[in-house]
Amino acid sequence: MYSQELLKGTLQIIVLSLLAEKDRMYGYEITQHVKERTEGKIQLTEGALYPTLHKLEAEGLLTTEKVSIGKRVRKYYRLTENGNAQANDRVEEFRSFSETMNRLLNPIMPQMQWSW
Amino acid sequence: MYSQELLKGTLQIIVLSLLAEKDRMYGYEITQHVKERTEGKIQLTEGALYPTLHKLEAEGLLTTEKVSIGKRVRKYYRLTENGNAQANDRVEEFRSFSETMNRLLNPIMPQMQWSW
DNA sequence: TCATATACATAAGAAACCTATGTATATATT
DNA sequence: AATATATACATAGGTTTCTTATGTATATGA
Repeated sequence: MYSQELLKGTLQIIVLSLLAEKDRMYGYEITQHVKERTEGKIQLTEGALYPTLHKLEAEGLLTTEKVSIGKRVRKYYRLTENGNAQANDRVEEFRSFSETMNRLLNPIMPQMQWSW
Repeated sequence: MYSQELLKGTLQIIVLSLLAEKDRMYGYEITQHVKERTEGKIQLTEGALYPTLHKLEAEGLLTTEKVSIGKRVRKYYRLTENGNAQANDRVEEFRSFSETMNRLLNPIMPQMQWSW
């Protein structure tokens, strides 16, 4: 697990990015997905995730649809058009930021590169 | 300039990393250094930097020495032994974190690699 | 039956930041 | 000589974003 400070500011990006990839997801699914894909290195807390989802919805980046699973109601989130645009922008910003940081943190080292 | 949220949690790392590289630095020097080396993409605010320096000193990661420049007093910061160890750990942690994030944000893309 | 997993939500508090403000000296420009 | 800008420190008030704790409820596995 990474120190919590590093996570700050990345939660919205993670949500937007996952939804850009997978048509629709619900909150709990997002936490599990992130946990699995990062081998437990990043674990979202519900206390942080749900308010974030509500906020992104309020900002018009996400829409919701409720689906009944037995007696339980699951709340699916989906990107709006605006949300999709934001997803791309934010992911790109994070990439640029992490490159800049890595250069700053050790200029002696070779630069990070994408091996396309 | 990157959105402020991204910067959160990276300020301490930046300070520790720069001091691991350059024997001693003073606050204002750090702001200028970061600005130049990131081409203005990261600009530390004094309201964030000075309290952070004080905190790191209080935690025993930094020591200070005051140097008179004319009538002005400049406050130089230097890593303690503990501070040096922390610097390495935190920089490594950030590298690992940014790699994990970049993988998470787009698993279709090739992995980021260091070209040693 | 009892623990764990699934699934949502909110409230209280902490941490880290930004903006604004204050003080003071040094240098460059007009 | 006056004024603006750069250098150099510092703190207070407010905001954002997170963690921890708590609450509710259904489903499943041992």
